[in-house]
Amino acid sequence: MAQDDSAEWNTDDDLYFEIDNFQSSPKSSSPVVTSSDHMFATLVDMGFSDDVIARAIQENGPNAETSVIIDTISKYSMNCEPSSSKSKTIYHFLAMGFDEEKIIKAIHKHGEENMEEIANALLSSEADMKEEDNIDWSDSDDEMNDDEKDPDSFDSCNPLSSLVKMGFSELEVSLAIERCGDSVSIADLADFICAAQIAREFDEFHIEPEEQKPRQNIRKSQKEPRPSTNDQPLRLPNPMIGFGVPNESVFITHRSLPALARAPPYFYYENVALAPTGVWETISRHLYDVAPEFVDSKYICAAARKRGYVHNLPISNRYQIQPAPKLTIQEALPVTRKWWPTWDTRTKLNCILTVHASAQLTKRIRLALEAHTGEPSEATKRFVIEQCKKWNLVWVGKNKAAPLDGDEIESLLGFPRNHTRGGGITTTERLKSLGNSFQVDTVAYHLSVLKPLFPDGINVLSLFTGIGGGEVALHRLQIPMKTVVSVEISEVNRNILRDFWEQTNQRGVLIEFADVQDLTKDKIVELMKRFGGFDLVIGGSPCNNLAGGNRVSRSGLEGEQSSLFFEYCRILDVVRETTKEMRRS
DNA sequence: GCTATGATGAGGCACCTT
DNA sequence: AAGGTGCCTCATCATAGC
Repeated sequence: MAQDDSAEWNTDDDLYFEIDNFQSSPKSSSPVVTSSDHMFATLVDMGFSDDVIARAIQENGPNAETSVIIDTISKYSMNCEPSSSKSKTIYHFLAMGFDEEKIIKAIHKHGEENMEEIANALLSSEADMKEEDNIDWSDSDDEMNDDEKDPDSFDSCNPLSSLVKMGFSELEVSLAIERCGDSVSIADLADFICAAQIAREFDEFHIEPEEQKPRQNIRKSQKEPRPSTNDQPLRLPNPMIGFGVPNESVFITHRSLPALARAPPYFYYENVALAPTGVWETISRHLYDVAPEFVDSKYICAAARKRGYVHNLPISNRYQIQPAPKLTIQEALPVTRKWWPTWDTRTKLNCILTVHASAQLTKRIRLALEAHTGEPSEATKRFVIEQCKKWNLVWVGKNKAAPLDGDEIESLLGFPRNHTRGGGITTTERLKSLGNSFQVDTVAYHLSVLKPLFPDGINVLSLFTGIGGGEVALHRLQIPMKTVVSVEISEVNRNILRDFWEQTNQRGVLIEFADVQDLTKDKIVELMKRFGGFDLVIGGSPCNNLAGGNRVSRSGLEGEQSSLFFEYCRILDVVRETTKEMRRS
C-alpha cells in the first residue's frame, strides 16, 4: 500500500517501467496452455472459429503449444489453398469475421483461387475503416505515449534490427521485447509478435458495419449468426483471465474497439460475471458493443471474484501495483498457516460476499472436530469443508474456523487497512460495503494504462462509487486525481470516501452526490465546463438482481436496483456528447 | 431501535460417465 | 451426444433476542 501520502504527486515513470518489466518478464519463452480444452477456449476467445481451431489442433496434435496452433491458423488465411467450391472460400473468410458482401466482392475481383489477394483486399478494406489500434483521440498534445514514438529507445536492442528486417514494425518488436524480456530468442519473439498480430487481426475483423450505425439500428438486419459476434450468447472464458493477468503467460495485447466506442472519455464498467443469461449481451450492446473482459480475481489475489468489465481502455502495457497480492490464503493470511488442517486443501477463498457465518456455525464446527481425538472422520471432514467453502472460513486456532473479518477482507480486496473501519459504520454495514466492492488490484491492473496518459492528473466521474475501489486503485497507481465527482447512495460509503480523500492528502476536488438521478444533464454539463470535462467514467452498477446469491429478486437488468445500469449509460452518453461539443468549440 | 441468525434454491458452468 | 453430478454465487427476508 502506498503510504507516502504526503509525497509530491510523482510523475516520474521509473516506478511504472520497473514494475511493468517485472510483471511482463517471461514465465516461458512462448505461450503455453496446460490443457487442450483451455487452449481451445482461449483461441475461441481470441476470435477464431471452432472449425479452424479444430483443424489446426488436428494438424499439430493435441499437445501442441498455443503459438504453434496460432501459426497454423495464420497459414490457413495466408496460403493459397485451392478450395473446391466457392461457398467454401466464402465460409473460410466468414469464419475469420469478414463481412460477407466484401468477401464476395473480393472474390469477384481477384478470383476464387487467389486467397492471398482476397485476404489482402479484405485486410486493407478493414484497415481503411478503422483507426489506429492505440486509441489516440486527443486532438492536440497531452495524451501521447512517448515510448511508442521515440526511435531512440530501440537503439540498444539487438533483436530489433533483425526482426524489423523480417518485416515486423518497430512498435511490434519493442512491445514483444518489453513483454518477453530481451533475453528471449529471436524466434520466440517472432512467435510472440505473430500471435499478437493474429489476435489483433481477427479481433479487428470483427468490427461490423452495424457497429458504425446508431445504436437503435443494431442487429435488426443481422441474418445469420457469425462466430464471435455478440449475436451469439457470450461464453465465459476458461481460464477467466480476460486479456491476460500478471501471473499467466497468455497475453492479448491488442484489440480493436467498435468505432462507436472510440471516443472520449475512457469508461470502465463492472458487474458480476455470472449474471442471468442475456444480461452481458445487453450490457455490451448498451456500451457501444464493446465485448466484456471477464476476469476472476483469483488469478491476481487469494480470493475468487468473477467479474465482467466493459471498457474502452488500451490493453497493452498494463502493469500490476506493488506489492503484488499474495496468491494463496495461507500467504495472504499468515496467521492461518499454523492452524490449517492438511485435509483442507483450499488455497483460494471463494468470492467475498456481503454476509458471513454466524458464531453458532463456527461453534458447531468446533464441536464436531473436538468429538474426535486426532484425525476427524471422513463425514466430519466433509461437513466441515462444505461449511468452510460455503462461508469462506479460515483457520485461526485449533479446531477454530472463523469468517473473514473486516481487516482481512480489506487486505484481500486491496484496500488500505482501516479503510472501512470506524466512523460510525456497523460491522454489518462494513461487511456489506466490502462485499459489494471492487478487487482493487484487478481494477488497478486495468487502469494502469492511464498512468502514462495522464501525468498531470485525471478528472474522474465515479458512479456507484461504493467505498471507492476505483479511487483507491488510481491512488495506488499514483495517478493524481484532479477531480472526482462521485455518486453513492449510501451515507456510510460517502463518509468512507471522504475520509480516504482527507487521509491521503488528496489535492484534487471531491464532489459527492447521493442520488444518481440528481446528476441531470444540465448538472453534468455544468460540472464538465467547470473542470474541463471528464477523462474517465468508472463504476459498477448494483448487482442485487443479477447475483446468484439472490433467491428473492434475481430479476436481471430490469430489477429494481440493477436497472440503474441504464443510468450509467444515460450519464455516459451525456458525458460523451458534451465532450464532443467541448472539443468542437 | 438495532443486530445476529437461519432459512430461503435456482441458474449455469465444468466435468464426468454412459 | 446426452444426462448426471458437483460446485459456486457483489443476496433477501422474517424473526428472536438484546
